[in-house]
Amino acid sequence: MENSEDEEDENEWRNSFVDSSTHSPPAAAASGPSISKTPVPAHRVILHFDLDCFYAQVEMIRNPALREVPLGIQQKYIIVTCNYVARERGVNKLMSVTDAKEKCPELVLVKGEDLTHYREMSYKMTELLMSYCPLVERLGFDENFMDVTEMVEQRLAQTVKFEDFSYKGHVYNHPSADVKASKYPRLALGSHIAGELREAVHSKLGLTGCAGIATNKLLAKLVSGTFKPNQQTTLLPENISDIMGCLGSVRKVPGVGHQTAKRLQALGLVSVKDLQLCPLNDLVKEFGSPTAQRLKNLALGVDDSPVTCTGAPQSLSDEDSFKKMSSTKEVSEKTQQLLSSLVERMHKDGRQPQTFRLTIRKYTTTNKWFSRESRQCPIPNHIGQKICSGSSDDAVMQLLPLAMKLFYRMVDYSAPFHLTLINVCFSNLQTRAAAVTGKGSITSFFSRGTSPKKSQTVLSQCQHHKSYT
DNA sequence: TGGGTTTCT
DNA sequence: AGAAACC
Repeated sequence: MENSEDEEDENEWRNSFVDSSTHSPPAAAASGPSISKTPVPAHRVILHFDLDCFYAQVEMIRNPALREVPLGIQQKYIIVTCNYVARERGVNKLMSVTDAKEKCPELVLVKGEDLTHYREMSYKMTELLMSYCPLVERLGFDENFMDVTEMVEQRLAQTVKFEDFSYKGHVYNHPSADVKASKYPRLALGSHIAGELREAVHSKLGLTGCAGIATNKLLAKLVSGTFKPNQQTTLLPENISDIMGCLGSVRKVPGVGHQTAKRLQALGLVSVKDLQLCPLNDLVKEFGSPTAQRLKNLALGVDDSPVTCTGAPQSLSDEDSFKKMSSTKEVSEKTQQLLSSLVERMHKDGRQPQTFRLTIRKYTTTNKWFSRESRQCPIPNHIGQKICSGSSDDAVMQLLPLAMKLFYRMVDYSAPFHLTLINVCFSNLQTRAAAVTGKGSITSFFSRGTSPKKSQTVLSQCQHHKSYT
């Protein structure tokens, strides 16, 4: 179809290697000694997946009748997410329940404070992606990054017809018709991989979502939301400045949060353009050299941070918030309740926690919904073992006094107090000795709960698959 | 304004 | 241990 572009394809293909000498296709470029380095792609192919209104999707799978009604997922007094039927009627994420009901009186609410089902589906998603390519990094429960550079290179090496390249889905800032496909064969292949993965996620898990395909994590994430429900978008290098410019406020840049945005504003920097044009030295004075450089790079769409395999979680926690808690009895009961579910989860995980942490939020008129305080302590081995071996009630009864001691280190219980949140957390999770080298097998955190298999599954070591530098 | 989770300081 | 970031 596009024979005239063949030459360009090959040039691009060859130029994308630092050293192409190991590759057989058309006469390798001159490289003196036959060093057999692994080819280092000039640029990576990074995917970002973002599930559509994730909690609502999970609830609609659990109860298909909810698909046809406006659905909101409620945590305490807010709608944390809602389905698209609800969105058409003006309901939005993080809207208060009263506002949402006002906008849409027929809104059906499902409580979403218990994250169990969401967490399970979330890990199924990650594991499914990992079964195609192990380099997957989670961001929250509903987003995943994936480095598919290696997959792309393999496909590219097998590709003979360069004229076959096309993009799957949208291409950022390229109106449907002018798909000048194969200038970037890697990104084109990445878009097809993204399409296949989205299809797999849909057919195997019943979930829909968006994908972004780009040359780094920042850009993949930014581009993935371009076309919103259930679509995908590829960003070509020549459109990087477009997408960064469109952002406007620095706050929209992933990595620039509330506090950083305020500090930038104090320097007179509000838009991404402002930040791009700001002399590096000005930023260094405010943030120090590493952060300054990072901020400037982000504004330019430059991000060399690797996709790091997330593996099994580094901590497990359970929390609850409330209007007021002011007696030690209530604290003890709530803590016990939280511990029960946490210990249960920890047991299913199979690893043994070495550290316990209690976090509280005190009510204060200033600083109302910020500032948490925490204290932590080591978990005596015999308690840790009870958690693992399944003596859950025992474990809880022994952890409770530990928790209360931590509580007393933060709260003067002889004076009145007013808490609005309690959180219990296990960290420093220790894999039990048995080094199961289940070759390449993607092991489920959850299958363990239902099968009597007591061996530890090691998902933490994806470091075999070294990323490119 | 929830219930998580990770990383940096 | 807290701040800040992400969802």
